[in-house]
Amino acid sequence: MMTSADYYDPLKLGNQLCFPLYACAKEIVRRYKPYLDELDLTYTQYITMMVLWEKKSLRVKELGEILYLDSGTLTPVLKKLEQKQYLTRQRSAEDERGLDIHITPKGEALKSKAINVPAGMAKCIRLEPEEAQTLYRLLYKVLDDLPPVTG
Amino acid sequence: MMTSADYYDPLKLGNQLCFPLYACAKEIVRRYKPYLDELDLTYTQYITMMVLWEKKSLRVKELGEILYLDSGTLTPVLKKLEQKQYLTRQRSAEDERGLDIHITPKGEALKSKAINVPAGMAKCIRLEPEEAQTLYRLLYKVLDDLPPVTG
DNA sequence: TTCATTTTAATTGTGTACAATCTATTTGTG
DNA sequence: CACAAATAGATTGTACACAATTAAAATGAA
Repeated sequence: MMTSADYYDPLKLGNQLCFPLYACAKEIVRRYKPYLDELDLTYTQYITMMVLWEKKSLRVKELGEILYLDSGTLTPVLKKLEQKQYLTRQRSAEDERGLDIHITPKGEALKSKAINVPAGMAKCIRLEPEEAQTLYRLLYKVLDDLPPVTG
Repeated sequence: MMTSADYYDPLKLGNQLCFPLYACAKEIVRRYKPYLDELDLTYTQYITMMVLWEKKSLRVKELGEILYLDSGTLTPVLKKLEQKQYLTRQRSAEDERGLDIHITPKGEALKSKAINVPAGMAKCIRLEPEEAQTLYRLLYKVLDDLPPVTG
């Protein structure tokens, strides 16, 4: 028997866009683990280091805007990376509210060990180059057009 | 100055496919919160209920395969939903290892309250219908072709 | 200048998410 | 049958992720 609700039910997992997004992100991040284990980094620590490899130095606030993370998440991650001596944390001189994150030489050196991670991971996403390109473009379109959190 | 590393650096956040996937999933789920707060459900509880609205009854193992979650995550979620009386948990009669999850009438009734969630959320993903269609297809392609976790 | 407002991180509490381990049960092989 | 191997959930420990709150510092309007 088929009721009208079965015909097109928006509350079916298979009819949602959010679920494959959620599952896909989670499963891809999970497949990073063996590569990141070699560097003794978690995924969150890894993307933090990627920003630092590029920027060398920035405030927690700016890092949070780039990674879509708040201080509640970043503070412990940054303390961990400070312990590993990949970065330094110090209050900004011109604005004592801000905290300056600075990459260290040891943090810079880590990049050469991470150089093979992206290629290893790329094999997990089995798409044609133009499909990957399209996926990339659509994800950034969604991300860039996101409405504010409440309202 | 532009060094060869800047030309195409795979270790730049902007050159990775995983990061927008991760950020996008996270931000979309975050925007579910106001809608799910009205139902007093978390996102994980919500997708669990979606499976139950469709299947009525299944084992924890099968639920985990559908949601890409293991018992470490599901056990506390299912206990919470049991507390709320949306489902029952009982050992399978024919195989005492298995745990049968069953939706309750109260769980069924919740569906009518959730009916407006997907439409509210759809407004968060600002894509043309055919773009959303493409994104959906590509995400499932990645998900279906995922290599095993180790190896 | 003064004091309310805003901004920036840190802290607290809840809820995933997952690897590793443990326990009970079932299955498969001799 | 007997026992090793496999299976299903639960438990443990670590690490996010985020809302809400707190505390310190900077800003701005009267």
